Amino acid sequence: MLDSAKTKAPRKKRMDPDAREAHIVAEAVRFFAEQGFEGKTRDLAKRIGITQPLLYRYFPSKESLIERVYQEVYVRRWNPAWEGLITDRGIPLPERLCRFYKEYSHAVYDYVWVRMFVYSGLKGVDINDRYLRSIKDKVLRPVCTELRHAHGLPTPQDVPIGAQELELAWGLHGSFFYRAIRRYIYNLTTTADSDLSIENEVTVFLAGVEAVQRKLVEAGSAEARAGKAS
Amino acid sequence: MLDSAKTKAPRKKRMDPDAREAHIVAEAVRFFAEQGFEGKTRDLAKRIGITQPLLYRYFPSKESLIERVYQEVYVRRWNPAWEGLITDRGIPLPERLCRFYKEYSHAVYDYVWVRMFVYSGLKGVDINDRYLRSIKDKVLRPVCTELRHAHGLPTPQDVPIGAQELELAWGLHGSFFYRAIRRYIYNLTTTADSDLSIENEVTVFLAGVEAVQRKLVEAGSAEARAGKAS
DNA sequence: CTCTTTATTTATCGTTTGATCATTAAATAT
DNA sequence: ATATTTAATGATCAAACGATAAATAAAGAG
Repeated sequence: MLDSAKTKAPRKKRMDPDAREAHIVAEAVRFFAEQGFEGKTRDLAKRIGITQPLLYRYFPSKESLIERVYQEVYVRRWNPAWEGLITDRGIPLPERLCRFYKEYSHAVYDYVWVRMFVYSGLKGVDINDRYLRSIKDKVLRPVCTELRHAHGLPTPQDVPIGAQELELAWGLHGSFFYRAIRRYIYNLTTTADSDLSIENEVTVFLAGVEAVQRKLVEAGSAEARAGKAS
Repeated sequence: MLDSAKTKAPRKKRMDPDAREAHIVAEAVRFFAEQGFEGKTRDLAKRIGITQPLLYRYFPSKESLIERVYQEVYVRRWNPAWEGLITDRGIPLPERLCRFYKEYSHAVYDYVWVRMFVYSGLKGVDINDRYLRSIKDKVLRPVCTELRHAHGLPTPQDVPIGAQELELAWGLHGSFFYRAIRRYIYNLTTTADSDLSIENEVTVFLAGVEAVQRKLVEAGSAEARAGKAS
């Protein structure tokens, strides 16, 4: 035998602990996004190129590593400027919506982000609840409000935003996010130019939403009057 | 001690094998929809109210049970009549789309179906590929074709359906299916009246899609002519 | 009742998996 | 060089898991 058969074992390289930890986290993020949180620590270690017990020098348990992965993925994924963008009436509404969803797509059309979000949704982790609540409050409700303004309809203070009206905004959001699901969950090839798709979807939405919103708001308005009268 | 402490062990009841098997499958369907396919056979057995080895009398392996669960969920979930519905020009297009998505929602707005579909998407099972391909061929492309006809645009034979044009139909489909995801994956409370939401979404879509489709088809048409000329 | 059949359980095997501990060797200081 | 520190490994444990085999008891036949 050549002595390569004996020298085969790769000599261990010592890494700076901070760098090693960062390396572990970075690989763990991708690993759990692929395999789900049931992924085995041995497989993860093999992929990183270290032995499995070394993971436990840096993280006391698999659970704590997963916790860290969560933070890595979800912290700093929301740009507070977006909230101001949607309500900035100095910019035409179509452009506001296009710009928001294009910029938002840069943060969200991402293999790791989408898969982790869906995985944790299936497992019932509370992260999704909180995140979607803020989508509703910081995006969808403002969108409804801005549509009201653009269509000369009463403000939400006068006529509250109803479930069906909010559902319209969820519809736009769904056509946007479902593209990410097709790409990263179903592994389908989607449009190369997602910016153009967003433009088209926003255009279709804005061209068609006025009549339906007017109908819903007027129904809601009548309901409010009846409520006040009684 | 009361002898209930000793009689506690529930005396075993013999079931008709066919009934038992059906019972196992029925519970397994819900179990794996909740827990994912990594759910433990012992937990499943406890839930059914039998011992774990009994599962192996009815199914040679966990994998074969999962295979059976797949069939149970996906077989007979597609109504071939829907294909004819979308292309039936004797019915106004808005009604066709509304009726299709309402009837389709009866099959698809279902806890087990949605979660299994997403779980197997994440795991990369081929079922999703096949299913979505048939959605594309039997729903989305026909929808594009019918829109062409309604808008007086050339047929797909003359100007093929481009990626962005198909994406419009995916947009409608996404706003439809994303509601199911919110409900069963994210566990959010969605609209009680999904039929009305579908009507609204179809209305918005149809009112807004014409201009965008015309733009896309005319661009595609020019491209086709250039291709023929060269 | 007795005998046969077989649905169901109890006990257990072989692996896998998260986690622990003692050992080894690379980097740094003296 | 020598000693000290500690990153990294190898060996291994205990529990969990899929699966098997033998033991038990419910149902039907004669």
